[in-house]
Amino acid sequence: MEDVRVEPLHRFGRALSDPTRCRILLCLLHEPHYPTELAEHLGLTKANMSNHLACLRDCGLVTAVQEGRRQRYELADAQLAHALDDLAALAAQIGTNVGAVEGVAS
Amino acid sequence: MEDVRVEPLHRFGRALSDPTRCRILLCLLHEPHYPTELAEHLGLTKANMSNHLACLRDCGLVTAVQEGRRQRYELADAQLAHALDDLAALAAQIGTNVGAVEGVAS
DNA sequence: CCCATAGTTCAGTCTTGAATGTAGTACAGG
DNA sequence: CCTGTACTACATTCAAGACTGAACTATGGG
Repeated sequence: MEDVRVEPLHRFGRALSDPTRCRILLCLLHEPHYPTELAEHLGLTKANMSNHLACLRDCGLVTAVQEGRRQRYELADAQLAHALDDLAALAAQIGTNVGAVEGVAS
Repeated sequence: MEDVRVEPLHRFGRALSDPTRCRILLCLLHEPHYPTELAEHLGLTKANMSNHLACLRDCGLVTAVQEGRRQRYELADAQLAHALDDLAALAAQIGTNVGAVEGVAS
């Protein structure tokens, strides 16, 4: 009945719909990180970070790997790094157009 | 100070963070459409559709073209169609993993 | 000019979800 | 076993935004 692509796309969108989660993803783009580390780096409480990471896990964008008593978070898929990179580039490009519509003249 | 990619990525995410907007985008993926047409097809009120389209315009993903007394909506960028297609495919693939976490054995 | 159609804007309601503080679980060291 | 550390889960608060109905603007036709 409904396009099967809606649900996955929406899941993806939910992950990116919060600037904090975007920041987290961009951090994880380069290399895995630990929650505490991320929380300090982005200036969030651990609880808040945990919620966001849970959301990202839920959306399937990141996975948690047990490592002793620590929890290493990394992107769930290798293609994801490229996809996010491309997406950010495209979004930025479109953004310039959006921002430029008004008063570029001056 | 902050990664410049956060804002564009977040803007993109906001557009995809609502299932209704995902549906709209998927409709526009193939060809341009008119608000009333879209509203009927997706079972929404015109007001609601207008709001979502405004949001998508705001995020820079679609553009409106005046056409007599009608308003034709289409994707803002040709690359967007491919990007959304790829994204949906990747998200779906990840989704299967997510859903399959339990019984991977087969 | 008057009416119908196409679409947007606005005010109000209701839902979602982001942030916070407080437990609770798990593990490592003394 | 007890304590400290790392993280998660829960409950609450609060703001953002999704939806609705009604009014408004603009255009085309009789």
